[in-house]
Amino acid sequence: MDAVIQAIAEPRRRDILGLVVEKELSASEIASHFDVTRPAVSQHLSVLLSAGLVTLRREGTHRYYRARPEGLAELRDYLNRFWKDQLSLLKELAEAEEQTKKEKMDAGR
Amino acid sequence: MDAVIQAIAEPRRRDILGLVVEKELSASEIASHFDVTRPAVSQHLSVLLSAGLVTLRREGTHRYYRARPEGLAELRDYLNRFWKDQLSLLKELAEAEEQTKKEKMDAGR
DNA sequence: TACTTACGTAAGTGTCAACTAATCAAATTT
DNA sequence: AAATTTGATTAGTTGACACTTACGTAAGTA
Repeated sequence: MDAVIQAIAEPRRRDILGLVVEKELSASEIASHFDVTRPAVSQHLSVLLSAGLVTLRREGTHRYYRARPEGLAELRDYLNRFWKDQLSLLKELAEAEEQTKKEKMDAGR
Repeated sequence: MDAVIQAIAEPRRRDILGLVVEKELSASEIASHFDVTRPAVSQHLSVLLSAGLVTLRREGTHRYYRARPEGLAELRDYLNRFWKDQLSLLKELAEAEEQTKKEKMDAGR
């Protein structure tokens, strides 16, 4: 999971992900969209691949990459859980605090 | 927004966030939970602060930090939009592909 | 079998960032 | 006011990583 977060932390990899969502593309095709060399894209793709965010399909000398929805979903679920815990906890704390304030006010009467 | 993603990409900062959700803590108190020096924590806190993920409350010589739910919510919403676009697009493409296959099969009859 | 195409991998470089030790700043206490 | 406490900030180091150039490799082509 840490690998997934690390992978999407890099802006260029998010851009690449955005490209291969629409259609599967080869490394060269992806590279042509950016101002970087092909090897740089290859390296990003291997990061995305090992993070489970893209899939690879070989066809002759070509290698087509495509976004893997399950990978994105896993990350989304992880973060949603993270946030749910934190946000609900914050909410409870805020309410408890509010209650304490009221009690103090009552006591001061 | 990029600053927010960058901020939570670092594991230690996620840990710190987890701590200051439960209750507001000073830099020293946070540092005592980890095997790093106070300055290191201070630096992480300034990153979290400028990303809008924590708030600061000064009280005498103390400075208390606390998770800022709005910051987390913003990030969650951003990513949810990102995913919604990508996942729904992927779904549509998958369905369209499925349809194409069927048509081919029908044509072959 | 040589040649080309489409890639990945290796090696090297520059930059960024996480960290520590040392210093500086502001509020509190004596 | 001097000393203490609580932190942030600075300088410097180290490691990670995004990138390029050069090379290796596997699948088609002449």
